[in-house]
Amino acid sequence: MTIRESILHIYPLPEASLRLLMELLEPVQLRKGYILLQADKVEKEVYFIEKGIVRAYAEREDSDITFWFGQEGDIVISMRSYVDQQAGYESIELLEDCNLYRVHSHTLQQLFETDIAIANWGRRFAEKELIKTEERLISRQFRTATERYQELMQHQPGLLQRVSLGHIASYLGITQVSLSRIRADIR
Amino acid sequence: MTIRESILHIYPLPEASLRLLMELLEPVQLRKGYILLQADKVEKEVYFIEKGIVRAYAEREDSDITFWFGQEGDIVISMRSYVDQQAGYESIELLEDCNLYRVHSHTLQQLFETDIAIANWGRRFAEKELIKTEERLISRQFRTATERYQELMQHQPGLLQRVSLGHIASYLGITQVSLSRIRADIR
DNA sequence: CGCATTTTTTATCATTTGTAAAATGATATC
DNA sequence: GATATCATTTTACAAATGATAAAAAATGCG
Repeated sequence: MTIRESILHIYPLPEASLRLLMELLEPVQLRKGYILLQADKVEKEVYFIEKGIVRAYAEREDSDITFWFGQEGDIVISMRSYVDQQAGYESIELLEDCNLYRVHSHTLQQLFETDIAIANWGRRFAEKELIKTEERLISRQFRTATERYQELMQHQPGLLQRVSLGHIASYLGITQVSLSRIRADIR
Repeated sequence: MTIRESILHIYPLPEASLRLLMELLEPVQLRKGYILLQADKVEKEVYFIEKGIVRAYAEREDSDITFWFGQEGDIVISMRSYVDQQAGYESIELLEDCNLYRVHSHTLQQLFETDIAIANWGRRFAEKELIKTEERLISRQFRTATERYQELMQHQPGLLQRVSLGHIASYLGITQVSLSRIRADIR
């Protein structure tokens, strides 16, 4: 999926608006392990993923939990920085070498205020993420850990190949030991 | 908080846009127990809560889980209907007699396409809800049920007075029995 | 008030999940 | 090939939570 396609996949933009948005994007290549955004900082950049996979995680004392994976076509953002100019709760780590496109959050905000199609594109982006997050919250409660794992295998089989089971376990809301037990039981 | 204030609280609108939006709103009074929106239907209405409290819940076989409470100033919406014209996952039940304002989702969508301030208002609304939902997902994982309950008591003490503990327990992701134990331990 | 209904608490037992530590497996580097 | 490092699985035990049933308390209503 090209960047162009992934932008249009969120919300259809007229050619002029699309061009406005795409002109802002600067390509960046970064290596696996790089920390793209840091929690507790007001992050001013937004990234589009062309190639690679990243995780968003929140830290606490010794452990961290992964609550989002970003892949080709996804947008990486420090939500609280982007919305409220406040330090965010998430850090972003590259789990593979990545080809990204970067845009200053401020520049994007300016487009939102001047181009109505892009404002609606930004609206739709947030709405879609919201639906996905709510569904995960609900799934946590209705389904057992085993069911959630099987669901993930069905819907995102590629993820299992690209991401360590420790991160997957955290994403599913269980420990790695627990996930290992589940995998043994299913077998 | 008036409807006017709660709209502006989400995102500042110029007077003209605010008027456009408010003119669409029709007041409705409904009684406790009324089911405002139904899961598995494409719901065409959006509601603003002026007075009262509601819950969003998802059903499954015998049980249901509450994953959102709406109070004065909040907006009630079937997210998937609103975004994708698809049947939603949530039903909405009034937990008190409510004063609401209703607007057709379609009418609102038209405003989004013609008034850039309102489009950005809609964007900000979704973004704020997204942040709240992500934070809850993270909190589920980091904090024990006891901590989550104490957090809720601190941040939303009013909720405990207005909503049954069964719904609260479900919202916290535990059973009512479990919540009752927690309350006994804290005492 | 008195009865019926709903909500909340208490008790018991089964199950799930977490914690900690060790064992195994995989991969990279010298 | 030996060693170091990291990921995964396994084991044993402890703690948290769920399921169920029943009692107690609170609420609503004629």
